[in-house]
Amino acid sequence: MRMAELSAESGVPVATIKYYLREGLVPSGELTSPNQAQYQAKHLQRLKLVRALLEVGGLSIVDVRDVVRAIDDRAPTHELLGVAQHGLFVRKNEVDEESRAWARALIDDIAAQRQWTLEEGDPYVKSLVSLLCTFRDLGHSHLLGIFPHYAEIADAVALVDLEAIGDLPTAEQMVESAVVGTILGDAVFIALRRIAQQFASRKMFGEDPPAAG
Amino acid sequence: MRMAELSAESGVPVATIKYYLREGLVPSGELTSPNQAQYQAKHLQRLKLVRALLEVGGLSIVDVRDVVRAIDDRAPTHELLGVAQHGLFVRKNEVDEESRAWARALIDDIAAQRQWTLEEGDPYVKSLVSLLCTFRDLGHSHLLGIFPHYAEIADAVALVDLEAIGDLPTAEQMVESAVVGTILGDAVFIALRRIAQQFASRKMFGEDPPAAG
DNA sequence: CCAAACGGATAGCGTGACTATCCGTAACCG
DNA sequence: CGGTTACGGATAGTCACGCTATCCGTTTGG
Repeated sequence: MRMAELSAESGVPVATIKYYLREGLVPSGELTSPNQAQYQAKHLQRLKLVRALLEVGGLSIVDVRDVVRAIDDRAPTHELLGVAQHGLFVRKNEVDEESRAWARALIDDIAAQRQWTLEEGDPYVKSLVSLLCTFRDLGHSHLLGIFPHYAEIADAVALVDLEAIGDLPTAEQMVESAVVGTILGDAVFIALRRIAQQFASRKMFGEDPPAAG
Repeated sequence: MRMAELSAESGVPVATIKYYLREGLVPSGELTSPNQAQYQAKHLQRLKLVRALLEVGGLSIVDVRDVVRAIDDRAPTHELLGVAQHGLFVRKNEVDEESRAWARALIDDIAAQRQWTLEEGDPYVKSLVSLLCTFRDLGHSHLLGIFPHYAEIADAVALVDLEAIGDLPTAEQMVESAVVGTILGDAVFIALRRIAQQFASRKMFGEDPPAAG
C-alpha cells in the first residue's frame, strides 16, 4: 500500500498523514527506495486508531503519541491510560490545603467502602480532589452524596470491562482493546447516561422535565 | 462589587472577565454611571460556573454560552444538555447507510431491553451510532457486548442523578444542579471508573496487569 | 483636585492541528 | 525511452480558539 491508498482507505488527507508520521503517531512505512515506501494493514489500523483517539477521545497530538508508544511498548494499561480525556481533568491544582484535606477524606471514605487501596499520587485521585472542591466551590455540595453510588457503579463497570478483554488471545490485542474500550467507552457511557437521564426524567416529571441530572 | 473584586474573588483576570461579558457568558453588571457598574454575588457564581464548564467540562466558549442562556431561560434540562463534552462525540457523520442501520439495530435492541423510547433525531443516539461504527471499524467488535451492561448501569446512574436533584426547592437550583451534576459528574464518573479498573485489574492480574479496560 | 480604577472597544498573541508548496527522485504508460 | 504523475521529506503558512494588552474618555475617592 502506498501513501495515496492509505489516505483513500482512511479518509485522512495525505498532508495530515505526513504530519502524523513526523509526530510519531504512525510508524514509517518500509522504504523500498530512498524516497519510496510501502505501508501495510497495520499502518491503516494505527491511523484509524489515531483518528479515533483524536476525534472521539478528544486527546491532543502529544497524548496520542504517548498512548501509541505505550501500546508499542506493551506497557501496563493503567500506566498507558494515565492520560487525560481532553480537558475533563483539572490541570492546575489551585485548591488550598483545607479543601484538599476535606476532599481527600471523602475520597478515602469511598475507597474504604469499596475496599480500594489508592496509590499515592494517582492522577485520578488528584483529579477527584479538584473535582470535589469544584462542586463545593460552586455551592452544589448536596450533589456530593451521589459519589459513593457512582463508585459502586464504577466497580460494576470495571468488572464488565475486564471480562470483555480478559479472554483475548494476545497481549497486543488486550492492550489495544483496553485503550479503545476505555477512551471510546467513556464516550459511549456518557451518551447512554444522557439517554437514561432523559428517560428517567420523562418518567418522573412527565413530558417536559425541569431537570435531568 | 466592582470588577477588581470580582476578579480577585474568582481568580479570573479582569481582561478575561471582560471577554466573557462580551461573549455573553456572564451578564453585565448594573450600571451606576455610563462607565461604572456594580456586580453581585450572582455574577461571581456565574463566573465560577463558566470557569468550571470551560476547564473541567472542556466545553468551548460557544457551548458555555448556549448552556448559560438555557439556564437563564429555564429550558428543559435535556435540551440544555444537548451540548458535546469537549470532543467526546463525533461531529461529522461519515458512516455509510449499511453501518448506520447495523448500529441503529444494536441501539434499538438495547433500548428495548431498557424500555427506553428513543426520540427521533436525538443527538446522543446519533453519537452512539458513530461510536459503534468506530468500534467496528477499528476491529474491536468483541467489545460491543459490554454496551447492554453499560446501558443497565447508565439507568442506575440516572436514577441516582434524579434523586439528587429532585428535592431541590427552586427550579433555578434544579436546573443549575442538573448542569453541574451532569457535566462535572461525567468527569467524576470517568475518574472513578479508572480507579475501579486499576483495582479490578490488580485483583485479576496481580500487581502488574497487562490490561485494564 | 488629581491619581487610580473603571467600562468599553480594538488589536494582538500563543498554541495546536493541520495544510500548502517545493524539491529531487522513482514509478508507471505508451 | 520520454513524459507525466506520484512519491517521501522538509519547510513555511493558515486558521480557529481562548485569551491578553493597550488605549480612551470618564468617574471615583482620598
